[in-house]
Amino acid sequence: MAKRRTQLLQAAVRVIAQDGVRGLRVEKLAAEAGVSTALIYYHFKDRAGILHAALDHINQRAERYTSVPADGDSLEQLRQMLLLELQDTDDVRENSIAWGELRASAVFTEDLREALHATTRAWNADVEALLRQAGVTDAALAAEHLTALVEGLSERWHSGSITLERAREALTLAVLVTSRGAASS
Amino acid sequence: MAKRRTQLLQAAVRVIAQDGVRGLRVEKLAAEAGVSTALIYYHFKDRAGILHAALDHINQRAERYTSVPADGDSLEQLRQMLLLELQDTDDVRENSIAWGELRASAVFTEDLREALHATTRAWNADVEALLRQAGVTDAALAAEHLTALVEGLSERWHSGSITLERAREALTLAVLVTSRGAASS
DNA sequence: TCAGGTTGACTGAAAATTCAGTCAGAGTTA
DNA sequence: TAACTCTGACTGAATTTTCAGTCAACCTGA
Repeated sequence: MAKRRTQLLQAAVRVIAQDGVRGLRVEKLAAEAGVSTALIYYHFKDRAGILHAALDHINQRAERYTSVPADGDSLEQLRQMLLLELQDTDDVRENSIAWGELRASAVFTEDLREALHATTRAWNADVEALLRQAGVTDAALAAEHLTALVEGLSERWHSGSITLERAREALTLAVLVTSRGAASS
Repeated sequence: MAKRRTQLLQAAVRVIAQDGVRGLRVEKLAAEAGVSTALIYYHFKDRAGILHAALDHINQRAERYTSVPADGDSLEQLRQMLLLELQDTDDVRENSIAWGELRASAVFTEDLREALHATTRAWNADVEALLRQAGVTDAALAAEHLTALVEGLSERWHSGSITLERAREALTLAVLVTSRGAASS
């Protein structure tokens, strides 16, 4: 059984994925975790403290999805790795929405940025490595392109401006085209 | 002197760019516009009405700098059109942040989606037309790719994960590579 | 004088935060 | 080992704060 604090953070991520950062209500979080509101304040200083801890937690969780079995074709590996972010399972959707919220919150909250930036950089580095392995020139820029695209497509998916299938197609095409175009420069 | 309603909408965009859609407080909007809160309700039905009107206003403003003089090279035209979204001027920054907020809010708020979709669709269509003109096959998908990328890069810019210059480079490369790659399919 | 604009003061509801305790278990000591 | 006390985890019920939204009265120009 996870420590209570961890349970609360997990519940917080669930609530954030459902109502957003601004929509997080302490009472709802308490209900989600099956505890009293007062307990929340026993474990966290205040609502802002919950949010901060929860966003850190999201940031940490985000790193997990990145791993894909290495095989010969590094482009195919890259494609699969990125497509993992565009799946309609509870886990991925929850995480992806929460990540979008983290990104959006960082626009207004200075003190979230550093952690976010670190995670983003790590993700970029992973993608860059695969691109370089595939012989793409300017792999760093192409990596930034692809990861930013995943974020953009995810947000559109969650806001209903694009279907999941179409987002996946767009991403697939992007991987193809990015590597092909950049390799021939 | 602009009409009061317009002043209020401009103030709303400023506040949204500073605190986000979900952080918009009627009282703060009133202060920003230098009027009483009661006046807000004279001009708008309720908070949702303000938001809705502000969205329309943002959409209109966006169209102003979406248009670029047509010249022979449709790809160059496309590049310039998209780069207009990545500029560090008050107008563009405000608008871009507000747009990101609307996108993020629409994840949780059903009733913002329709207008958002319409604008997104129109934008996609513009980009698609230029791509088709440049001989790109599957222009629709490529358009979705590029516009989603602009949104992703913008959000990263505003959250400080990428510099404006780098975002512009990534976008330029993307336009180049997308057209080249897709045209040769 | 009257209609469109405007305001200060207010309300009610929703949320955050605090408070005064309960309870179970872990030491401690005689 | 029985009686004790101490503490961390936890709760129900206030209390306080924050907001959207209302209203009656006041301006001001036509």
